[in-house]
Amino acid sequence: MHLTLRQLKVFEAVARHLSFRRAAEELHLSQPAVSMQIKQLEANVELPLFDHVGKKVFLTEAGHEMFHYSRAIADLLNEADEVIEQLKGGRRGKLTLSVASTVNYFAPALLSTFCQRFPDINISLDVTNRETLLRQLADNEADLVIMGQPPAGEDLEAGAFMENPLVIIAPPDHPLAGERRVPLQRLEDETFLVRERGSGTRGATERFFSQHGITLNAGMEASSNEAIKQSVQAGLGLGLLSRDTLEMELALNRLVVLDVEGFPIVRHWYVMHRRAKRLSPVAQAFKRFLLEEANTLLHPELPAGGVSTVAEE
Amino acid sequence: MHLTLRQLKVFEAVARHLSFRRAAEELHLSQPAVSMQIKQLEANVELPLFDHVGKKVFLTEAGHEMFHYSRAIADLLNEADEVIEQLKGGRRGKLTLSVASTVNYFAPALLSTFCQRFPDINISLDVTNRETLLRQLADNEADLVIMGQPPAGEDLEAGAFMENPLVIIAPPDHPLAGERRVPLQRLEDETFLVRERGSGTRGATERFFSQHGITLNAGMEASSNEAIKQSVQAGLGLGLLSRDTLEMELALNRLVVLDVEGFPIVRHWYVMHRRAKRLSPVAQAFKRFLLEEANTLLHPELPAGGVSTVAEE
DNA sequence: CACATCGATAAGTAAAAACTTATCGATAGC
DNA sequence: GCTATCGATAAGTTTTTACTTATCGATGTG
Repeated sequence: MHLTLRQLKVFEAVARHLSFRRAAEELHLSQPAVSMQIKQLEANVELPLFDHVGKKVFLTEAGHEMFHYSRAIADLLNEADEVIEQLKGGRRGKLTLSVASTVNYFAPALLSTFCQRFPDINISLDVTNRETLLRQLADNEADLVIMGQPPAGEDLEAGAFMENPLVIIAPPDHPLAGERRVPLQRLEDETFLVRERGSGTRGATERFFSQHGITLNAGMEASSNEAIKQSVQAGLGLGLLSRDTLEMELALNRLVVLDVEGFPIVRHWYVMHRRAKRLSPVAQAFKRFLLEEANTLLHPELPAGGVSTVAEE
Repeated sequence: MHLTLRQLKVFEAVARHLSFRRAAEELHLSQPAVSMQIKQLEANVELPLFDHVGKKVFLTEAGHEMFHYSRAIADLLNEADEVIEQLKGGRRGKLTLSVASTVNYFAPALLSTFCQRFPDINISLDVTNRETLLRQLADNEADLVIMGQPPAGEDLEAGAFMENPLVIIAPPDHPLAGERRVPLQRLEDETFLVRERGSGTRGATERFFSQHGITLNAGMEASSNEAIKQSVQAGLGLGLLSRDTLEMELALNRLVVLDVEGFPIVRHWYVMHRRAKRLSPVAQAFKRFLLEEANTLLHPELPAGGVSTVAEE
């Protein structure tokens, strides 16, 4: 049969009023228009839905059944509409987020604020390495990812939303710990504990030193920020890390940041997605949130506003 | 928004296959037709429902929600269809039946058979007097009524479905009890216990006697068949009742039927409804059942088939 | 790189849907 | 009995729907 929602809607009005004319009024239609819809519906159902006694209108049993179902369907449609409306407004929905491991040091604070603002949003956070992040973007497994330097040659859109200062750390009793404006050359005498090759931090470090003609004396490679911090604390050498990973250690004075010329190296954190992807309202809201507010939220000492550069690939 | 069931149906197919082309195949449509329906649906929802990664298709979150609702609506429609189909087949439904009080002597046997045949049918049986029966028909409170002689001058359709023989009853020890072919005149010597004025039985009785020039000697009026039977048993006079009310008394030999010339007076039981009323399939089935089978069911000794006359007003 | 396949898009068409106004027949109330 | 009102019906119109075929651009595969 060829039911239409229009037929059901008109029928519902007639059944509610038990009057064709009043249904027509309610729907801003002429009375024959109502008669027609009902006629078509009855033709589809192949049963009369109304019984006419004098000028009174009754629902037949089939009419009662149809009334029940047209109500139920109308309810479902309303419910769907509400849900869609919420999704549209970004007040509800699911956000699938993947972040580089370093990001996990500050991501929870951001997510916490965002979740408070949109309580009905469900966030799935995946912390993984750069390679996996890119695959997840390609396979549509993540709506957004957050990482450092965006890769070139991909169809990605990347927005820098927060500074990512690389600093040199040392144990508090290190000879350079108290010095101001340490010349860059002094670092050639030190041993450095660095992240593994392929890490964003490692790449930036090497680029910086070679630009300034300094030879890096790499003592040990570690694949996690935690390992580096532990080793620096243990006196195995200096470290070069994103300051965002160091909050607690600095507060507890277990590590100190050296005041070296040219430091901190200011890089940025980027929120990224496939350019072709149609971001959900939630994802859009979160992206906007990062670009507009993340910096001031996490670095309240800085002047308000976003960072100065937005890179797009 | 202006959703259509067609959009939902096409969407459901695409969402199920995660492929426009295969959905088009399933629906026997061209692929652009599918693209269009989806496009319209997305325009209504104002959110993308599918995400395209390479040549793979994913549901967005809004798409997942819509999928859920389109499924739910399809389920409801199927359910409605089933119910309607059952109503149509008369396998299910409600039958509102009102019968004259005399009918109640045999109605239960008929209903029992009918209910066995259509187990999902819900029957509401009202036993009441003639006047109320006619009002119920007029007010659409009853689908069908069963009574004796149908009234004239009303827009009613009446079908005779079973003989309704009026017989004269007496206590077993009455002088006429054993006699064969008692002449009608003999009845003038007897006292009769009759139903109240306005009763169908009473009317038929009076018409019969006046036609044959016999004066009825009415001894007592009673408003129920039971009262008449009791009084006849008690020896207060003869009775004139529908034989259908006497089954048990005859079987127990508490009453006997006199073999009087011209008796039994053969009247009929009628099933009736407003001519304008569109009978539900159940009501149609029951009406057919009465017309075709009631007589043979209740009077198995008679030759099969309906009664000879069908009166219509 | 060539090729097959996917979905989007354009253009055109036949069908139907959705209304309208005008009118009719029936009914209930005065 | 007259009249107002109900719903059905007829006729006609405008809009929209629901397709089609043809073509394009993008994508993964041999």
